[in-house]
Amino acid sequence: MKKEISSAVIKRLPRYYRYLGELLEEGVERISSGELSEKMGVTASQIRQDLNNFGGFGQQGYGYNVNYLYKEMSKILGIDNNHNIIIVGAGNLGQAIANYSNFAKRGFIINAIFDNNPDIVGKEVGDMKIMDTNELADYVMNNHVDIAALAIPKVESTVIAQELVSLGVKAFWNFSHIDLNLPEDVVVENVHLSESLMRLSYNLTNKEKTFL
Amino acid sequence: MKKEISSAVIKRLPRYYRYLGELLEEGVERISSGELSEKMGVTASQIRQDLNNFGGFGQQGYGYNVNYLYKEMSKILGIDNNHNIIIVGAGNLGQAIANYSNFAKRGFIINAIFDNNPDIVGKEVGDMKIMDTNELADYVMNNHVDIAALAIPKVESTVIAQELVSLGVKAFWNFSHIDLNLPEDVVVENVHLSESLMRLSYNLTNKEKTFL
DNA sequence: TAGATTGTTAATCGATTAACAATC
DNA sequence: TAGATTGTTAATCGATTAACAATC
Repeated sequence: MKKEISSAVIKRLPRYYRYLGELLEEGVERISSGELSEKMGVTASQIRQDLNNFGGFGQQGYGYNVNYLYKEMSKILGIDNNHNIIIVGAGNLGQAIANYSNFAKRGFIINAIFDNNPDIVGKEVGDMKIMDTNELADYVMNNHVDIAALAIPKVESTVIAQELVSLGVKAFWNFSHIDLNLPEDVVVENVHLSESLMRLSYNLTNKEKTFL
Repeated sequence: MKKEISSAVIKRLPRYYRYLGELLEEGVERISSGELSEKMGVTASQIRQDLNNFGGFGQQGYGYNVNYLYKEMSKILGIDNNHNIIIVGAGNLGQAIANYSNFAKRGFIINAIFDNNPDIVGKEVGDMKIMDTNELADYVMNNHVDIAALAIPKVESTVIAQELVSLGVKAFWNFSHIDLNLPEDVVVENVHLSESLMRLSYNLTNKEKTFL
């Protein structure tokens, strides 16, 4: 049985992936943990420890092959396969997500977007037509949905999330300012923008203490 | 001299604030660390430790006064004063941020939005007209800007951030997929949506291991 | 006063860093 | 082979939890 990977490690993985992607674009073939640590501002020890949770990707005396490590990392992250996403809520944020074409490059395919406002149902967003939220259940039953992005007010998202779980959806990208309380086999990733902004405010307000 | 507050603690503060706000709305007057811990799914010990970094807000035998703690928390977070924000980039994401009226409730006032695309400069977003990015420096010199939100491609954000720093901007809300490398007295809060999505992908792909 | 619950110290647990033998 | 750098164990550091005296 595999030992559990700590969430501290998991949080760092996408950043490794991003740096490896940049190195690849620059045509860098190999990199040592020491060089990468300098670039990323972390310790070489941490990089080696983190990677070795998933296997030995390097070679003594050589370092890591960038292309190989990049590909392995994409497998670890599960982005070597496509993910089908639907968006619930076609307000500004929902539309922004829908239009963000970079996700598709990473295999995140946005297939449908829903809203309960009759004024916008039927409108085009990217290459999709906004569907009515009352078609949501039907859609989920007839199409494979890996991830549901919730870009709706918190009162609605509790109900919608429950419904989607009962229809078999196993992963939520939650932009609502609420902690979804879902069964433990359901995965939730929160993007709480207002909390992010408060952290910024805290750091801005209190930094003087550190620098005086 | 005050002891440094760990970033683990700081990350939790906005969530406390959110729960306290909800309690306040429900009309709850007092709460013990034990009750709150149950609601939030953390230990009571952690709550007391976290709060006591900033002072003794409770009372033995009674618990915490919700209204008082909520207000104190807003001071700690620095949201008892308004913050003036500008947004650079009026694409979907920039417009979504601009239109998100909830921020104003917390004292985050969005004053201006800029873009370098002549097709959209002059258009209305909320109650603002999109300004040309070549007016940005002028604007910052003549108006007080606390926070700049960067909703532009990564190649642009490096340059723009440097410029804004030289004009005195001290805080960035960075939506670009890049690590801004700014002087250490400048505060950066990153919102890396694609990394968030990769973490979701990781957890979705690997959860079976945990639940089998 | 007695009961409840904080504030805070001490104990535990986990994550990060350092060190170095293995090895390419 | 000699030099470099990994993979991994051990040491340190920090964060979380437990415990309890202080006190409302």
